[in-house]
Amino acid sequence: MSELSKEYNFKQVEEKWELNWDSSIYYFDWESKKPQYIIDTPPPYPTGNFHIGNALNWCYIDFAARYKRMRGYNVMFPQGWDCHGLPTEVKVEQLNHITKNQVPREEFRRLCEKLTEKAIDRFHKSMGRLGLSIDWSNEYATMKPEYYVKTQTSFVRMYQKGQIYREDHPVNWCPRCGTAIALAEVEYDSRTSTLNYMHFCAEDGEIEIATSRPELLPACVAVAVHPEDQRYQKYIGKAVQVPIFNYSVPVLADRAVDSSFGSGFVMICTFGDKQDVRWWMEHHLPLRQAIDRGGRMMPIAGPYSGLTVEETKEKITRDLTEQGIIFKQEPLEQNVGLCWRCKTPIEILSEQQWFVRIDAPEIKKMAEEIEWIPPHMRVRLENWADSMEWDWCISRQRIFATPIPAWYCQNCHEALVAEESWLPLDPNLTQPKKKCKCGSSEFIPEQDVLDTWMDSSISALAVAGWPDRTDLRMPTQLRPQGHDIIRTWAFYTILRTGALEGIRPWDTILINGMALGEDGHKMSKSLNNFIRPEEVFESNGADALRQWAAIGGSPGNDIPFQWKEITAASRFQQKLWSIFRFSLPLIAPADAAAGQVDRWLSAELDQLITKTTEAMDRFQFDEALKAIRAFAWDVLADNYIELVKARLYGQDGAEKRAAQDTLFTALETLARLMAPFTPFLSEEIYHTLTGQSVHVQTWPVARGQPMDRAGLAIKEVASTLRRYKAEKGMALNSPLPGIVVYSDLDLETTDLAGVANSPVESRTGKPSLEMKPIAVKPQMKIIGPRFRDRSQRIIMALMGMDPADIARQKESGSIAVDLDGEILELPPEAAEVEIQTLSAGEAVDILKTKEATVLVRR
RNA sequence: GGGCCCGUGGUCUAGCUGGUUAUGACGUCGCCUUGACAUGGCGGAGGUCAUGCGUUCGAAUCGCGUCGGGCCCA
Repeated sequence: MSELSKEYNFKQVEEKWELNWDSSIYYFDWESKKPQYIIDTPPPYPTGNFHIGNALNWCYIDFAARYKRMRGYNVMFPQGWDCHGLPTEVKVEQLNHITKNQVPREEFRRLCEKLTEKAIDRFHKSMGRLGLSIDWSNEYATMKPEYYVKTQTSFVRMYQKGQIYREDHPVNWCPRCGTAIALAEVEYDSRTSTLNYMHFCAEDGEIEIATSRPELLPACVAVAVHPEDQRYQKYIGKAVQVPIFNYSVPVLADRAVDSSFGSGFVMICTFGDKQDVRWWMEHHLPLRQAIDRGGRMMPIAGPYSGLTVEETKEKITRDLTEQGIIFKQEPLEQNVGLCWRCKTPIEILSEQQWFVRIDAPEIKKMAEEIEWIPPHMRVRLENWADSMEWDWCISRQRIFATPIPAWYCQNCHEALVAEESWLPLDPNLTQPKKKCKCGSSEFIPEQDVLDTWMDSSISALAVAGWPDRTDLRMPTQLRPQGHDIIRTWAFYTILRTGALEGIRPWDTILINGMALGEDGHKMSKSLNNFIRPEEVFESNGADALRQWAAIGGSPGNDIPFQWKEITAASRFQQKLWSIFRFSLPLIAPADAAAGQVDRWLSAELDQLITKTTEAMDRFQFDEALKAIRAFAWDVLADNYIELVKARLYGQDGAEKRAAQDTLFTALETLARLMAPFTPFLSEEIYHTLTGQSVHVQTWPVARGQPMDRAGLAIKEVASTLRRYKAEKGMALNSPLPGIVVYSDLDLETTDLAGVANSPVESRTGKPSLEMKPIAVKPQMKIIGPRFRDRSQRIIMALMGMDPADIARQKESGSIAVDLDGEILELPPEAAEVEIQTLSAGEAVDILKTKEATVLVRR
């Protein structure tokens, strides 16, 4: 009757469903009356391939999306693409053997778009194969005008509100990329450099300055000491001469100077590091810019003008040493700021740039309104907010990005920011539709573009219908993302949503860990621990990979990729398939009175539903899937099915139909519970059973079946008998001469007789055997809270008493304990008594379970 | 240097609003060809829960310190 293959053919099943599924069932319904559940999916950067880390992240999202959908929410699981960025520009240059300045801006942009579209296609393929329930009706790409008009609108609105401004300000600058970068784009690496000690001439004598950057000598605007440094009191407020360049600078006192570092004298330049910027602002020092945008020395550097920073460092060090100005050198361990894209040491330059104002307290306040999973991740955001030293620089000197909709008047140099109705636009292709305040209509377009995070930090707003919909669906419900981008994406999104709409972007943020390689290190090609999702699709299938994502660890922790978890997942799928294959010809929904064992299974199923639901609500996917596996394997397969086989194979009748119905319900429910985790296998099972798709079904609800103690007792007797046979070296189906089960629960015998393949007699009461109490087990949970510091002595006393005596006292309702003359009354549950049952000369073996005593004839 | 996280049988991992036999997976050993499944069944071995001190009647779980690892930042 059954046409099912013996082995679960994951490939055939998964490819079939991927092809046949109607993806419109995942569309968000803007008109729906159901409660909304909008997910602010991270728009990935479409370059390279969809990797295991993406897979982990997207599995979490899909588990949540599918679960919420089944729970009756109107779910939006959108997919965006964060297209803009330098890596694509670099790739385009490499592939076409050009540099971006050799072709017109528009042409270069088109090449980038084409490359990005190809990458998006690759991602589509992997995501489809992974079985993600993405709502493709809500797809967006930040490089398209439909999206970047939103970015530009957000820019204009924030500018009008004074939250964006343009200013001459120190910025982190990558000389190689030729662009400003944000604080978040700076990474640090420890390097060994040289600390140079040099003489500066003062009015009365010489002072010693220690610096690791002698090439910044022409940018020196002051020197500083600690106000309490006894050595140098007399110099404070005086002037000293900068060697070679021969101009004088003041000696300042500042508590931030570390007297123990170098000579205790520090040179302040514009700008060597962030501390220089702080001093420069605090003491209102002049600006002496010595390094240009390309990392070369400017005319102010005199003889070194035109040289690179490195060349200058070398040459000036030699010159200073020859002139005896540098008199000592020592190695110095220091951390250098690098461009996170190209690892070039960054410089701090003063530039006219656009900035977004950062209101750290406001961001922290909003972060508190959001539920963080796990909660401690919020601290990372707060620490980051507290460490912001200047505003967010959003100008980038690139091409493939959202254009800044602004021009500068040729006459009065005033900036003119576009009006909202003009958008989208590229100022390089469009002229303003009005004149400058000064009356001029001659404009120079802004060539700088926006930081990519300006695009992606409005993702929550964009998917919620901003700015066009009158019914803006904010806040969204869920932001899933990795902990590595809390300081960027999460931070900026909270900032921008707050600035634009005064609201938190999401109700909940679910932080996932990184996917690690099998060796426990971050997955990377260079470490050779790199696994592509496609490898797993081929070898074990998407459902297996999804199970790994769910069960590899609890959300928030880093999850190592483990082939053994993939194997375990496949085995579970095979097990379930075997259960299904066995059941299919034997089951059917029916209305028949359930037996004890059926009721027990129903109660177990109820408990599973409750537990899984509760775990899913907390995003504890590992707990949920573990519970499902344990039920399917241990409860259903190893116990229930074994118990009811006799009925299923037997004569038609109420008993048989009850088992058929119970098994049907169990399978149907399991398929629904597993649908978020293993959408393919669940669909195959559910669809075969009912002819419908599991993915439009509701989440199971517990039916309120109380635990059937008799059924549970039967299951325990059955597994005890199984163990008994195994220990005797008997085959599990070999018959025993006779079994008598004693229990107060009046146990049914059909299933036991079937599973044991032996005659079974059920009796109430206790067998006439010797029952000997042999040990006392004090129950700490009862004793501890009640007797506190006397617990230890009570335990000792209980252990010292006769178990038989305690058993008798338990019967009478309380246990009296003698504590050195003081008599304490304990409740009967304060101690358990272990009973050994002896067969008084009879030819039987005795097996004890919690609720029954089993006599097996030998 | 700071913040956050982690350290659990051979490997990975759960538990961590304190309650005494510590979860699961993989591996390992022994037995079992039972009519869904040998990708199975039964059973076993294997852990001072990094470490020290403390709080407590009681600590894997709470506090402090130490050692080791990771992430983020300076």
